[in-house]
Amino acid sequence: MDMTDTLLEARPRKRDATATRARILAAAMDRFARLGYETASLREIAAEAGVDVALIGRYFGGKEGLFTEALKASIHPSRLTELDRETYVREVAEAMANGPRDGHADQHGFQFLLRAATSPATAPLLNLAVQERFLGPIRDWLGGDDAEPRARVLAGVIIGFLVERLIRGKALRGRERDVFIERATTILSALVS
Amino acid sequence: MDMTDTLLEARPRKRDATATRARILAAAMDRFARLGYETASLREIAAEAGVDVALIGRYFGGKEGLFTEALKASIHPSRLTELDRETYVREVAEAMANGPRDGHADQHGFQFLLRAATSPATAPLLNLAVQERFLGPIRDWLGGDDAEPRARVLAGVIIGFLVERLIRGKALRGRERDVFIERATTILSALVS
DNA sequence: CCGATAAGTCAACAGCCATTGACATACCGG
DNA sequence: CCGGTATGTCAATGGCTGTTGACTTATCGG
Repeated sequence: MDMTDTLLEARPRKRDATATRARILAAAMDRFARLGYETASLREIAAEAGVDVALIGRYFGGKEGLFTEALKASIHPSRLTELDRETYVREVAEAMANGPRDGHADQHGFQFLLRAATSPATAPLLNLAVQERFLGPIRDWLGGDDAEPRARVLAGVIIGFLVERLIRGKALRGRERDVFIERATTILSALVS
Repeated sequence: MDMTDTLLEARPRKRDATATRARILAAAMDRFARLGYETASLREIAAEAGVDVALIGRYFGGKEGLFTEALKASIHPSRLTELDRETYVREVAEAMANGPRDGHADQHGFQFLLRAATSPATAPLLNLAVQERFLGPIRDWLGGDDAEPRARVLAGVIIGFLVERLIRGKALRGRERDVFIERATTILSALVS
């Protein structure tokens, strides 16, 4: 991304607090989402950001502070709920047919959420964020009677597909992909109506 | 469980390889399911088993060996697939409406699976076990054309319901329960036909 | 009953981790 | 241009981790 890094490694970057803070946060969002809270190390994150470890302590207080901030930044109120239901369903179904590594930033947020949910150190931090930025929007988006339990079921199924994809590891192809998408779409359509 | 431990802590246990091996495995299944691969430490597991850490190395080769064995022991082939489809669907739907503590040992095994899936160190180990003991049986049980992708979707949905129940924490009641079961039944019926 | 061997114990190792405090230096307002 | 302060650097610390090897001791067959 930044030519300064790759080409002129030697020359130090210009000093800019907000910029390096952003660098750190970006690196953290990436590593935390892919590796989980415990496996991602501050040293790696700092290295990826091209920054000294100590600065993380300065700007975010510590690992937990960095994580909570990265969490909030990752689960922005879902862009998806701006879509109409049909395209939403289709997008999700296709995303789930892909491999865990490819895809848009949405997946990124979902993975982050999932990883956070299954780590004992971060689970306590999560409940609030999920309610506010995930379950809430879905519920409002669904609307109508019984929005609450319906949102729960939908959220659960989405997470289920997410886990399935995580286990599967690779993208689906050809006929398998088609059948998967078709059936998943059917399910999701039923859930949002 | 074993009175010898609590009452007569001082007196060493009688030497019995297979018994201590089992103790270690049981403790490992518990800690790994609750804490995940990285957070659970061999020292804690050994302590819970009332055993020296070094024995884990002797009996299981190392942490990874212990984990794979605990994984296999946790995911037993699903009993559910012995049922005909109609009762299967109803049973699953009702089980998912209950709280996470009400059910059988399913939950424990599932937590194990979820934790394993979301840890990068163990995800590779998981694919095989899941194929063998979860996806495989479901696929065979479904049969017919496109059994593979259909099994994947079904597995995704089931996992999703499990996650939802896990997050929800408590059993559903009254109208919410009815709505949930009705919708879940519809979805599952569509998936198995 | 004795001794070989399995079972359990202990301590040390090297590696990684997050965190912290003291230090150096670039920057920018006066 | 100068000096104070925000920014970045460095090194050390203490703690925890999984693993290993040498050690002791119980057990049980001959």
